Amino acid sequence: MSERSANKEFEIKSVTPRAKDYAQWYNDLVLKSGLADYSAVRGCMVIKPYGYALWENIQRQLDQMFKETGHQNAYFPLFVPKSFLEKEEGHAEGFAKECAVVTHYRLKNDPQHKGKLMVDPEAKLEEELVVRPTSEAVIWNTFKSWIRSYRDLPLLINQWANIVRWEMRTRLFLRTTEFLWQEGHTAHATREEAIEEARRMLHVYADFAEHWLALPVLKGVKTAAERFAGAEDTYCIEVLVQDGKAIQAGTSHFLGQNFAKAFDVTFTNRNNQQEYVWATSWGVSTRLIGTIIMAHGDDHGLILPPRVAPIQLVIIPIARSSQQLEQISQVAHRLKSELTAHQIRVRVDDDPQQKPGWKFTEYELRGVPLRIAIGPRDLEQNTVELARRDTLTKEIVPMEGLSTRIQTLLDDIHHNMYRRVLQFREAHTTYVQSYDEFKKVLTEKGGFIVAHWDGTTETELAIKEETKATIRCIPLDQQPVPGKCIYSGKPSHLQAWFAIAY
RNA sequence: CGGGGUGUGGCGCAGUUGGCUAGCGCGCCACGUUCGGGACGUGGAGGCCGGAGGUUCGAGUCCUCUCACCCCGACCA
Repeated sequence: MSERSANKEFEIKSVTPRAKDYAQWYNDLVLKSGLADYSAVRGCMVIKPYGYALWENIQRQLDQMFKETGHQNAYFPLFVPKSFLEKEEGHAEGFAKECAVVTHYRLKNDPQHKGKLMVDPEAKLEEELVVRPTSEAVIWNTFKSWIRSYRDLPLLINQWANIVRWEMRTRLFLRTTEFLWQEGHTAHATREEAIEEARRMLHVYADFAEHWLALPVLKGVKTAAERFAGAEDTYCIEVLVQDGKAIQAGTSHFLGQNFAKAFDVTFTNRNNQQEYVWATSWGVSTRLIGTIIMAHGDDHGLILPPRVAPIQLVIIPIARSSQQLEQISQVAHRLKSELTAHQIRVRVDDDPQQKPGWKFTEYELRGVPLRIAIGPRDLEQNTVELARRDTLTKEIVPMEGLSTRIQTLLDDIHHNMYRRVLQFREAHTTYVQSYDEFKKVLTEKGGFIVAHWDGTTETELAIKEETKATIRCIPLDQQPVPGKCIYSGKPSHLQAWFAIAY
């Protein structure tokens, strides 16, 4: 290879390898695959059509699952009066530091600088409005007027919305100042029913992650230190990604009666007595996209889970002449209609401007699960070249029966991706008996570290302080095992799952 | 908020101790040849060098101030 083409190769295939710089690899994938871009506003991103199509697929399926579990969509205001946010103490304290605040409602021409605008000091709001960092406050203020009797319960509401949290440090999809999410808010007559709801939705998230995103998740409950501000219990799904860090991909909270009390939401029970209602809230966000990228991607680019991939199959014609291209394109489009009829999302890329090789690399970068190439040889033999993104393998297959083969293959890819992430997690989950071992595994291997913990926040924070690792959760299905806390040596029956977290 | 970077056509960069008309690669436009793993030729278009002020005969380059973004850490989904 000449020096020139070697340089060219370096420039074009410029996804930074994971081993070299994982953070840069992640950014390269987001930007170069066309999922999203930085915006003119610090910490805020532009979700590009390809990324938004992915989000829409996630949204569509989750929305269906929420409806199947009896929830209805509604929409609440972006602005939260400051006094509402103050009502639940823990909640207020937890979110205070990261709120954007609206203080004025008007601009005017700046008399000092022609053509410039300034905040009109006469248009100051009586009460500041907080841009929602989450909607418990507005929603519970509303629920107060919706709930009178036990007959109004359970109240099962979801909203799809954007929210703003003024984080110090942001990362595309993983932590942006503004992000898109869904937040479920429910009210129940009994404690048991609310807990059941919080757990049910956690399982909905876990099922969704596994069956649609090919992500094995760890389901568990958060410790007091990691709990949502205002919750009695926070459940979570955690995913271990390729750099050995854990990422919280979804949460579900049992809120007890905290919000009912703060907003005075009571109902008349069957015995004609007034009671406070019991609450839950639960959410997943565009962070799921970041999780998909980090869990599945490789040094060639994204690998999108087939069931949510905006394009499941790309067809690339290969032709020597424009007549031939036309001929092959016809075959490609005919194949596309056939596959589309089977609910497969197909794109034919017959753009004559780009050569096939360019397209191959491009769709690999964009993580399209399957690729078909059709060339003159295929035309003669009635075959296609079928390549899969997850394994980077390809084979020549007959045109006959392609739709069945592809449906099967998309399922195979899904399962293979799931298995890979699960195997990675299993290979990076270490049970330790001592704090020395804990520290050694953390620095040398990473991943989940399972260890006995005495259940105190002091121990948890001390470990965090010394190692940066936090307790991601106590798994829900864990059997109590007697042991000793690795840090304090006190008796412990709990094994906590630790990791460095995103 | 601390530490480190970077700002020069759409993208990635070069531009020396100040000096002529600011370059290169990719991309873009036109035409032609190509097409089974990021093709090539020819001809084009595209820049108040992040901003303001200063030094100078002369500033992308030197000085002062400023703004923005990125990365690393502290806070967090």
